Amino acid sequence: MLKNTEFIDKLRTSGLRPTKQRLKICEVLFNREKTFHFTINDLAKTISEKLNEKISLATVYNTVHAFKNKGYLKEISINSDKSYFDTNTTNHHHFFDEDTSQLIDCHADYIDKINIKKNITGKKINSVEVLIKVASDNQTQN
Amino acid sequence: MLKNTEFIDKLRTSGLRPTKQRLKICEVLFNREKTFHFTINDLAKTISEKLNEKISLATVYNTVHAFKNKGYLKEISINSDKSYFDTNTTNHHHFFDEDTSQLIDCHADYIDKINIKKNITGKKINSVEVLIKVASDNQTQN
DNA sequence: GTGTGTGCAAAAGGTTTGCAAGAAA
DNA sequence: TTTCTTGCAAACCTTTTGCACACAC
Repeated sequence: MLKNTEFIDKLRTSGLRPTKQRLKICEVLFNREKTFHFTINDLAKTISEKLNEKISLATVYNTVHAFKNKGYLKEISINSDKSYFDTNTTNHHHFFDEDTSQLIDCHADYIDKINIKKNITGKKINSVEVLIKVASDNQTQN
Repeated sequence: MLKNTEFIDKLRTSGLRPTKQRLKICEVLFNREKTFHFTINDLAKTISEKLNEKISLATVYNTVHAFKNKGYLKEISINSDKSYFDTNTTNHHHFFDEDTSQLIDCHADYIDKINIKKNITGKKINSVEVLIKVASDNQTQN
């Protein structure tokens, strides 16, 4: 359970003013044990439901992007009409459950290390993301 | 160089009527040597520029989705405001050049086979997609 | 002719932007 | 008081939808 003062420090250190809204968002995002995969809409809904408080959508977008730029959130590459974010910023991969549209972390022991043997000349690899799409066993693939 | 009659057969076989528009789109998509990575907008632009012809956006969307459902196109998982499609429907992966927003096929010999050691219980794996984000060597990562 | 496909315009859904008012430094 | 942040509404962009007309069979 992180304290408010820790969030304040964290924000200040990154050059972000610790406003009431940002602290609320920190609370929702980082005060949990398990990784949180979310869309902006999920987040806004959680804020209004769990904290019984409303933060303007524009502010939620601003904050999520600020957090992403500071490296506190990761955006997940998935083809979808919405953007998905992840509070787990370490190098890891994902399952995507096509039945429920849910993302699930892929633990290191679920997948062999990805080895890129050759890269594009003159470029450096910034990230390697693996997305494993799964669906119910007894269901035809679309 | 595929002939028009081949496209007509292909479409008929899949239960799609070979209309003028669909044949034009086939021509743009499949009459090329190299894989084509595109967004709907790219495709519509190519049609109007290369063929000097206009096909309604709705029709382009319809056709691309029909082709995808028939397995002639693959949708690529990439976080973007737009959807990317690929004329290469074989199992392969991608580099994404963050400098130019371009997708590049990752040939089999560039990457070791991905081995998923454990899967989610009760689900079957539909696909495994790897996206390698690269950027200029002499540039700070965002 | 019947059913399918096309094209237009409107609608929908997620995201961004401009700007005035408010809060932090 | 200066600068950053918020919130609202409007704008924007991609994608979908409804419907009348046209085309394939």
